[in-house]
Amino acid sequence: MTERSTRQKSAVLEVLREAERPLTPQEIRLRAARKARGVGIATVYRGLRRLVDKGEVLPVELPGAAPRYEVASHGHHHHFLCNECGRVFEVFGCPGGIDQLAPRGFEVSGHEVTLYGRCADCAARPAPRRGRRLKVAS
Amino acid sequence: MTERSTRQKSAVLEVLREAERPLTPQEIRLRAARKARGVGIATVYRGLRRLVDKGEVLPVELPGAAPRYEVASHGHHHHFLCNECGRVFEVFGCPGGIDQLAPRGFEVSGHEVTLYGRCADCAARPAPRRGRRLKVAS
DNA sequence: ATAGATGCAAAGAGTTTGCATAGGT
DNA sequence: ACCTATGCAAACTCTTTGCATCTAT
Repeated sequence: MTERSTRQKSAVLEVLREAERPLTPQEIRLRAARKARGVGIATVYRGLRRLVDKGEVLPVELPGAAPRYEVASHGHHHHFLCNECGRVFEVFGCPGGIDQLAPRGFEVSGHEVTLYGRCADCAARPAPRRGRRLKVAS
Repeated sequence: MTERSTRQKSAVLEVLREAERPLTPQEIRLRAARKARGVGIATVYRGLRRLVDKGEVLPVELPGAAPRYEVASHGHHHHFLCNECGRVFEVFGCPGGIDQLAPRGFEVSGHEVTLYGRCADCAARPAPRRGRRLKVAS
């Protein structure tokens, strides 16, 4: 009846609290496994769903990228996807007037903005070595 | 050696040219099957990839939704995803200054804006009947 | 001791690929 | 006739689910 506290569940939330950027389920499993031995991927997904339902965690769904998760205490913000290393970063600030772009008669309830490019780390590396390229932005 | 013209490939492009909104691969297959009998889903995916490579078609990748495809002649625009009927619409216009939101040191190469809410059709229906709800916007 | 949580493996959904065959050129 | 494109089914990836077992309460 009541929700139980387990080391796996605690580990998942702890990982997200300590994360410096939104993480994928696999990344979460890897980091959680270091805290509590044997955290299965199914448990990560179940834990994430419960945390999202409780509003403690938000899914970060980006165009053309696997969903990531972050704790829900960062206020309204958007995301930057690095085409070179695939990491996602938070972007604070939000251009005004976005919701007014909808055609007349449409009711806007929210919006998502995603920037693409190279993160500071990758941009600092002069020659982006030729190789497999990540998904390219529109 | 040369690319051949087949009725399936023509049907896929024709469907997208006539589409009033971005379509999913399954929607494309359904519509193409009416034009040329027996268009397999694999052929749709292969045709789409070639069209995207040639730049004739653009993938429309939305947060938390399956990718859709549209012909690449509509200029820079964004999209609106109806939470009620699940259809995607084009939104013209683009708020300025979006690219300036990135943290210093980040190189922005593109951006994507997605609006969520109810489309004009669904908003016109007064009582959104209670039932399964589509993915909710952030 | 009871009943919720976990882990594994199987099941699904969406997309890609291998291979024999159909069909442009 | 040659060789690309197709269709089917198998393979893959990501996520969810069934079930026996573990474990917090």
